[in-house]
Amino acid sequence: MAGELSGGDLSRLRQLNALAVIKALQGGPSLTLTEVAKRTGLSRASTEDVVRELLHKGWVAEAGATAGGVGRPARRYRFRAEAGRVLGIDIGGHKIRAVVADLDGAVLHSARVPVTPEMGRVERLEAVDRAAAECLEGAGLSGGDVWASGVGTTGLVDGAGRVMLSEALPEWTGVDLAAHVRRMAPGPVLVENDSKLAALAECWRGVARYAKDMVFLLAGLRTGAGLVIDGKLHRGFANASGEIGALPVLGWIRAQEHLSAASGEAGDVFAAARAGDKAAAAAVRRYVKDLALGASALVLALDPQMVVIGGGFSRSADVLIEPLRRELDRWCIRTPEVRMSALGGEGVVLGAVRLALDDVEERVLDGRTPLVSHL
Amino acid sequence: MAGELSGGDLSRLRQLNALAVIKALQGGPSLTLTEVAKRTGLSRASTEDVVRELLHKGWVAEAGATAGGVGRPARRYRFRAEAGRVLGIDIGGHKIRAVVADLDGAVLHSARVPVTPEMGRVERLEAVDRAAAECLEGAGLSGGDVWASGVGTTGLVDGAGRVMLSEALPEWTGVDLAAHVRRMAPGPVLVENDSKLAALAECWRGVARYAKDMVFLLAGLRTGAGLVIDGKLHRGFANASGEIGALPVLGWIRAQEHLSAASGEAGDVFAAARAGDKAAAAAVRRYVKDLALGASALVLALDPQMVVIGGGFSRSADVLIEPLRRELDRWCIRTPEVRMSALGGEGVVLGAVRLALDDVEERVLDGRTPLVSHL
DNA sequence: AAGAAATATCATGGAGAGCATCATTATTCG
DNA sequence: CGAATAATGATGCTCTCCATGATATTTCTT
Repeated sequence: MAGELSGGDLSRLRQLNALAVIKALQGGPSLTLTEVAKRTGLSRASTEDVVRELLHKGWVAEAGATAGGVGRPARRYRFRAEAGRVLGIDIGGHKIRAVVADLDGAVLHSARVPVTPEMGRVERLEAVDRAAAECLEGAGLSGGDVWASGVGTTGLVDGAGRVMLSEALPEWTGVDLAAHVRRMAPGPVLVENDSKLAALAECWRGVARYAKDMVFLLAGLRTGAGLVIDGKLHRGFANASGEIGALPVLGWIRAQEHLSAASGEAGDVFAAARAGDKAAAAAVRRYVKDLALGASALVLALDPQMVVIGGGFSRSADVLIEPLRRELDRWCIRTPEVRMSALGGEGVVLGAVRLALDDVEERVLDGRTPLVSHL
Repeated sequence: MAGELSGGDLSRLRQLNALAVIKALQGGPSLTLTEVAKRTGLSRASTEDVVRELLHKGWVAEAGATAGGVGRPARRYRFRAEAGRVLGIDIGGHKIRAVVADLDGAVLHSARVPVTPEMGRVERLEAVDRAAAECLEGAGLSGGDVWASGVGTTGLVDGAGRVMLSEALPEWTGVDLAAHVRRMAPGPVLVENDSKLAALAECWRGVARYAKDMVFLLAGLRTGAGLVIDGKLHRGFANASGEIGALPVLGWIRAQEHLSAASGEAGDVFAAARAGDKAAAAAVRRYVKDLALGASALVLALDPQMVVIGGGFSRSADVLIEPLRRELDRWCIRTPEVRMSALGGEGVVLGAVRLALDDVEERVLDGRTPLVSHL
């Protein structure tokens, strides 16, 4: 009804300041009150007030004092990352990966269940359940302890967590993943396309940590993209952003074929090219040309600060990155920094964790906090 | 030093609420205190307090009471759009257009000076001066009265307001537009590429008013694009977003040639096609095919809610829009709504006004308000 | 025309949040 | 052991918002 024009109550101010304190404490080492005050811009007195409240509510804990230094030693406080847990799941063609993480995003336990692309829907969902269950058990949790879950999957995902279209896994189209995962972990479940999550992960923990605008390229058996714009994951109106591969002239459809034509297994081609095999080198060259065409379209459209290459082929950085840079140079007005992902196979699942954490943080900010004094 | 984690002082809360009140009043008709209170979510008492302060500072004025209705008639308040002025300038190849607008963005006076693409740098800058001067004079203002200026120009613009590269106007490359305009209007000067500004205008006053993600296509003698993502103009890392035309396979480079090959003047081709000329119709078809290729790349990359066509050719909507829709359908996963701009030649200059107003609003929000009681 | 009803404005007091200031406390240094 | 240093705790002030009730101004009803 009222368009929520911001502003509001005094308690809102306290919420904002409490969140600022949490942000100051999160991730980093334990801090003294004076340090927190300096970082948040609050006065020392107010900081003390806020921290006391957060302490009471269980968001913050006292950490051991550090010796040394003159004067009365300060109490140190840290974010209680262990106050809550989130679940991250990556559903791929060949493996299901699940992790439990704390509120800092530190992985507490992880599980991995191999699957095959040919598996049917039911079988695959069972594998998801197994991975998640193993992971929760390993961390000593039940589903109810999970504050939010993030799920990454191939294919287009709608806003409600249903898979709308998956080319790689035909049986997968139409699965209501959110509903399925919610049966195990009753909290909010956020489902997202895997390329998008990998992009998110790179901006959080990967090589794009300080980039506000970034294009992530999934280079592997499938080719895809994820976009981070202005520090936020860009989904698009129907969650179909980054699907530049659908345009034939941009080459992503045929890109992978160059490699499989040269050899049975894609990975082998890179090895052969590295070893000096002429035919393999030519195949890689053709692959990179096609990959770069679509990438250039994205770069020209968005002018990002950085392009990050992930996916299975990112292991072959040595034969990929330089040719790719050259090809981008050929088409782009300003060639952005090109870097290889260092997250390996963990990118998607980390992005899923980040997605879940974003949801938690948003709810904290709105005051709809699930936490009521855990002490 | 401190990373500004938000939150802060009590006065900040007041600022937020004052801004909410201003937003509630802006644009719309005059409101009573109770109505403002309802819209902002504040209590009536606080609203009264805030409005009194804004009244004193000159942001708000009392409007005539409306008769009718039972009970004591309420005082009505309105946003004092006349409290400040902004200047908007559109520097095109064939015309310079300048407008003075109030804080609501209502155009108070406008001026138009014809130029030619062949004109040299000095001559063109003189024309800019003339347009701006005429406009200011017509509105009875001096440059010092202008709170901020927005300038739109062809070519790439750097962050400081210098033209970095203009293909259409070779002499234009390297001009420091911000510095030049500042000599006349000493306030902040924001310079931006014209396609981007046209996009901004469409989201503000045009057909994309309710779209958060939008792609604007400049279809005319030049072909270009402007992107609005998440309600904000997307500039890119080096202000070079939307330059998808640089990729030859996407056809924007050759798009216009189909038309000029068919006839001397581009406008005539559309007329001829409309009249049933086979050759002209074929030329238009080829043009639309090329235009749609680049547009599809943008749509697939971003998945916007809407595509808006502007520029000179948008007058020929009847022969353009349906074929374009069909072509987009051919390539896109989800074809967005396609609409023609209704702003005509005013798009860029309106976008320039919006740019200036954004700057003003940002400064208001930060409390660095230039206004100190104008009563 | 007088009272009732409706609606707006004005005034008072209270609660929450933040801040400045100063006394107190716990350390280390000399 | 005293001086210097730095954190903590307590007090009182101001600012902002809000609830409540008194007062003012208008229309409607009888």
